[in-house]
Formats: sequence, C-alpha cells, structure tokens
Amino acid sequence: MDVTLAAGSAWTDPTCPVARTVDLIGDRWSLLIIRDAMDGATTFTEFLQRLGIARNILTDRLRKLVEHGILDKSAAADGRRHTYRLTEAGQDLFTAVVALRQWGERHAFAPDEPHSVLVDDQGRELRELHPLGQDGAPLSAEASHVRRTA
Amino acid sequence: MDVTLAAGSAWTDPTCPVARTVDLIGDRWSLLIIRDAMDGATTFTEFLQRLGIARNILTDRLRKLVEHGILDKSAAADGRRHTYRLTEAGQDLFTAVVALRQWGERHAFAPDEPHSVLVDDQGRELRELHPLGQDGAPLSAEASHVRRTA
DNA sequence: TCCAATGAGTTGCAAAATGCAACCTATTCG
DNA sequence: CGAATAGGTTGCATTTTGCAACTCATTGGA
Repeated sequence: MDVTLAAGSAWTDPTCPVARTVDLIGDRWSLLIIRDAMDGATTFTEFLQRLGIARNILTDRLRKLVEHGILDKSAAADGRRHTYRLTEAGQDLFTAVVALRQWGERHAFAPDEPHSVLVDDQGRELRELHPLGQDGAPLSAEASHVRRTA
Repeated sequence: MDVTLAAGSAWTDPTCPVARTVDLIGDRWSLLIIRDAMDGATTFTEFLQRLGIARNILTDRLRKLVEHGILDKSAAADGRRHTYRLTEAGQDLFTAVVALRQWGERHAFAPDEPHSVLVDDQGRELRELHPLGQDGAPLSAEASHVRRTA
C-alpha cells in the first residue's frame, strides 16, 4: 500500500502503529465502509443505502480508502457501475473489525438487547479473540508494554 | 457500563456491535487516550503531553470515556491530581488495540521504517491475532457473514 | 504568611470537517 | 427519444476541532 499521507498532513505519532491505523481509518465512517465491504457491498449506491452517509462524504472516504490501498476501484462488468473491493490490506482489517465487534457485543449492549452476530459458513459463532504471548499464554495490557524505537 | 447514549444522539446502526463501538471510540483521539492509559498514563497532564491534544478536547474525551464506562475518574492520593484508570470494559479494549496495532505494523510502515513494538514482561513480541471458528480453524472475511437479528 | 508553581479545567474565537439538498453528466433500457 | 440509474459535484448551514488566553484551587517553599 501507499505508506505516505497526502501532502500537508502528518502522522499523529510517527512511530506508533496504533496511531497510524487510527489516522487511516479512525473516523466515523471508514471502518463502517470496510465492515460493509466485508459483508458484500461493492458499489457506491450500496454503501450509500446501507450506511445512510451523505454522498459527498462517501465520495471522499472511498477516495481516501482507495488512496491508502485499502479499497480497489474498478469498472463493473455492466458498464455503468464502479466496483469497490477490499485489497489484501483491506481484508487484513478483518481481525480488527472482529475485535471491535466482540468488544461491542460484550460491553455496548444491554443483556436482553438484540444485536447482529458474525458466523461462519455453518452458522456457528466465532471464538473470542485474545492477545497471546509467544508461549501461547493469554496476555493482558498490564503484562505488556510498549518498547519504543531508538 | 452505561449502555445508553447522551440525550439527542442515536446509534449509527442500532443492531451492529461494530457501529456501536465506533460510536463510542471511533474518533481521532479516544483510542489513543485508551492506548496511553494502557501504557500507564493516568493524569490529565500526562495525556496532554503524550498526545499533543488540545486541552478542551481532552477534557471532552475524558468526560465521554468516563460517561461510557471505559475510564474511571478519582481523586489522586496527592490531593491535587485526578487519576483516570481503565475500567474492566476499558481494559477489555486491549484486544482491539492490539489488532489495530498489528494491522498498522503490517500495512502502514515501509519495510525499513522503525516503529514501536508491544512486548511482554520478557521483552518478547506477541503472537499475531487471527479470527478463529469454533473448530479453531482460521476464518477469513469471505468465509463468514453477518446474521441479522429478527 | 504570602507567593509562585502545578494541575485541571473553561472560554472565545477561527478553521476545518460534516451533513443536506440540489444540481450535473454519462449510460442504458424501453 | 425519453426516463431511469449510477456516481458524482457544488453551495451553504451546522458541528467539531484546535489554539491561546484566562480561571480557580491546592501546595510547597522563602
């Protein structure tokens, strides 16, 4: 992907991967666009209807996601549509989307409140994601720390 | 946690856990505040200095994170500071932060570009997170789909 | 005791991002 | 040919963000 930002902008924190990711997809819409792309949306109109986003904002976000190598834009076979597809980098955001989804399921819904569920081909729910150390043992935030670069 | 939004606001998508999570922490700063809290920041001034955020924005974000049950605010022992600590729900965001970090490491840095690294107590890097089905087999975005609620 | 420093905000205002509605352009179907 | 579809762009109002200056309470030291 293109590992530079548009002219005039700068990374929030030049060495932190979390900050970079937030710079790229940390706004109200980008991640929801990616979510819908993972769920099969491909055209401008599909995103528009699923998200209820303003047209100009959608135009802007799709352009930036293409620019950052997360989506790929191509002419559709039918000649009058465009097709937006996740690149490899975009598909690789699946893990992050699942992590955010699982947190939401645990903490952002009342116990009796219904929510959509992510399932595999057989309709079975996914396992819960948990960070693991090299030895395979679960690792908490307190048991880890950031090693800054020289 | 408080599973309601402030009066006048509404969920982007009432049944999608991804959308709810993005509603709560999907802005430029909230996730970076949480990242720094996981890395040991506890006071207003610490967050201010680490992030380079405007004071009024930090005030607002800390208030919202407390409101949403992600941070807890208390008076520090020294009497003149406040202490912000991650609640259980806040600590549970560790998985999501790690997922975003690992994506950034893979796709938002040039091969030779240095970045900070998350390590355990022995200085060893974490394993890569990957969504797994109930059977323990890796699951891709294409091999899964969203089941909507009735 | 008083005074400067520290910590945590608040306020006012300018700039940028967002959202809505109307408009435009090309293709295609009947 | 004319209407419908798809994918935008433009103008303008609203909201959010960011910067700098100001406030207020505590507190440690001369």
